[in-house]
Amino acid sequence: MGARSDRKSRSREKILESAGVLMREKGISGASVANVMGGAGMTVGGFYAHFPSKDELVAETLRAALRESRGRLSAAAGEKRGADWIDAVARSYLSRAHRDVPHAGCPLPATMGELAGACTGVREVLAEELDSTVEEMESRLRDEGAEDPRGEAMAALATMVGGLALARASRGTPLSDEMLKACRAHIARCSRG
Amino acid sequence: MGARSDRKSRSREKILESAGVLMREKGISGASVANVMGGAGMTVGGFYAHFPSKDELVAETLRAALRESRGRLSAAAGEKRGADWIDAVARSYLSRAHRDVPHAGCPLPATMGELAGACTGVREVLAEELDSTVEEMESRLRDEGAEDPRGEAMAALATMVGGLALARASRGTPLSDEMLKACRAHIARCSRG
DNA sequence: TGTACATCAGTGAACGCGCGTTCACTGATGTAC
DNA sequence: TGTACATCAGTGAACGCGCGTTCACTGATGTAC
Repeated sequence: MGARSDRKSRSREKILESAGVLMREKGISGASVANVMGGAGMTVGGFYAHFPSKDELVAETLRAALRESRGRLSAAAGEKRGADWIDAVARSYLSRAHRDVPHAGCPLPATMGELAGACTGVREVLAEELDSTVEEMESRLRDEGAEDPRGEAMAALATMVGGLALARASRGTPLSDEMLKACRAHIARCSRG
Repeated sequence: MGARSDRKSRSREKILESAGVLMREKGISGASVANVMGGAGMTVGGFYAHFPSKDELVAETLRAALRESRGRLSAAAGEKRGADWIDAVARSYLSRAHRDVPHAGCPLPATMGELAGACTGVREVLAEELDSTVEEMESRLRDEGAEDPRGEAMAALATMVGGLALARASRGTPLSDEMLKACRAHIARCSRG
């Protein structure tokens, strides 16, 4: 440890950050090692001093991105709970900003399809982080006499992820805005009993 | 037109069928021209006698698959309408069978992420067919005094597509079955006012 | 009916390209004396 | 403090591979006389 390893760990951070941006924008296959390294201001060859394989990079990037995204569940909605909280989360997640600027948002809409066929390590990360996110949501929904807060947390997550992915796929047509709005309204309506 | 063009159009059908299977199983990039042709019992070179490009194949395959999937919305639920109908659709769409055997199901969960970055022709097909599907669902939900049948149709679609994609991505963990069940229950609950 | 030629669906090898990965090398930083 | 050597982060060219696409060719089917 010294200036040398400081520099190295800063490089590693930049690689992870670049991979995070590209994976959220273009999915796993869109985040090629060469593009990721280019985004971090370096050339391909240096990659393997930081990660043993692309799969490891994908796993670590996915973990970080899902944790950031989970962090935003609290940040966006402050101290709210129950229906107020899920309304605020849905408004933020299903916003035009999140649809149009994927690189700072949730990694799921862009990667979901590829994740079903990803390697074991990546799928384990997904399962773990998804589980934590569901638990976080569940605990925010629990104390309001909701019948099945865990189930409602999962359904809200599915609606948000599916709705945003469909809105992105149909961007440029009237359906896109309509999809965002309909999912927001649905979550608001259903969260009030 | 005789035996020659009969044979050719039969080949074309086989190519579309093979592409349909591969796209539903592995997405757009998983359905390479060589694999598609192999699945149709032919070799790569013959492809361009049937389609001008892979993009055209993807567009046509997506259109066919989305229409088949829309057809199943009626088939699975018979003459039901309103809440009964959407319950039956959700039970079928969010089933373990649909999760585990993608090749005969809806193309959206596997392709959604890639569609956001697909070429114009493909995205136009998606928008058109998605619109028709929403209209079909809307008309089944309309006559029961529902407040916003179109919005609820869109939200149900987002929940089903998102829920199935997440269930596939987490397959092999307890979360996967739980996700299917939670989304089914959510749709059933919300469709009853 | 039989022969000669035209058509064309499908083959298989090749193209240029981007992928993940490897490796000999460079040059700046750190250590020993 | 100064010099000689070791370490190591990052470079850039190369690898084998699969991709979408092209093309000269084959052999079976259809047409003309």
